[in-house]
Amino acid sequence: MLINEIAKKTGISAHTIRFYEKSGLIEGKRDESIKTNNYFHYDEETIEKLEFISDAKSVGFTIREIGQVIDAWYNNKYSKDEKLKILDEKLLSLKHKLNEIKQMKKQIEEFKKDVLNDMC
Amino acid sequence: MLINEIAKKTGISAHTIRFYEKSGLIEGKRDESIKTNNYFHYDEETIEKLEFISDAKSVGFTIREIGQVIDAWYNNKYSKDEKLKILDEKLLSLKHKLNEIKQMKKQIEEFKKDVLNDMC
DNA sequence: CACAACATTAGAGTATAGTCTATAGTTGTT
DNA sequence: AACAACTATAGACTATACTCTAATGTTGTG
Repeated sequence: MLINEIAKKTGISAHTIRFYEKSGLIEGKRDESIKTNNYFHYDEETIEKLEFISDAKSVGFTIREIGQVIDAWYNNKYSKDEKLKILDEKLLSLKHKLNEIKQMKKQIEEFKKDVLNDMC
Repeated sequence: MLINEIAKKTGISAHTIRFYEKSGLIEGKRDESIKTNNYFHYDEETIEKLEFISDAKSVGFTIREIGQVIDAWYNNKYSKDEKLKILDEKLLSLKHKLNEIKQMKKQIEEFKKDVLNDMC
């Protein structure tokens, strides 16, 4: 699959996909048998990764953090223990985010009450 | 309270406080009776606002969004209906964030299972 | 009254995460 | 062969949210 095809399938622009590749989040492969060009080819796993990147960005993870999680899951850059450590860190940070959001919900609900009661 | 005092109390640097002031999130008042300087004075409400800004940034709200909420709560820039609309929008976006985070937690827990079972 | 510590403004610089442009080469269709 | 459509790379540009610097003026303490 060439870049425009994966771009269409994921809804992420080719430019951004190249940016993610430069950032080390994904990796296209070159077909050694083709010598006339050096086009990158992407597989199904890259689609999974790109979908994960979109989701992870939504929850506020940075490119660096997303890279860590991808490396912890798809690569052999880390030992088993290191992988688990990274994933546990991310789970903890998600728990914190969850609490912060619940708190913020409460606070905005309070604001709403005040508006309804003409208190501000 | 002058800028360095409120900076200490909130843990937000004077530079950043000035940036928030320029961005329209907070507003210091000048003491008209003092003509030798034009120092800004900040009150307790500004501390509240700055604490809200910190919390709101943590949950991923932008400066613009935070400004809307502050205006919806402290100011009379908007009508009652407009205020409620803004606050409801933010509540909805918080609900979305909550769901996204729960989904991400599940996914990372799956990743963890795979690592534990040497599936990757 | 010297002088450190504080205040203001304008504007420059940084980090993150894209987004776009220019240049040059490749592929597929007519 | 012509040519539109695709690909790669380097590097410029943008937006957001700070963060810092420089210049200049003010306040408070020994």
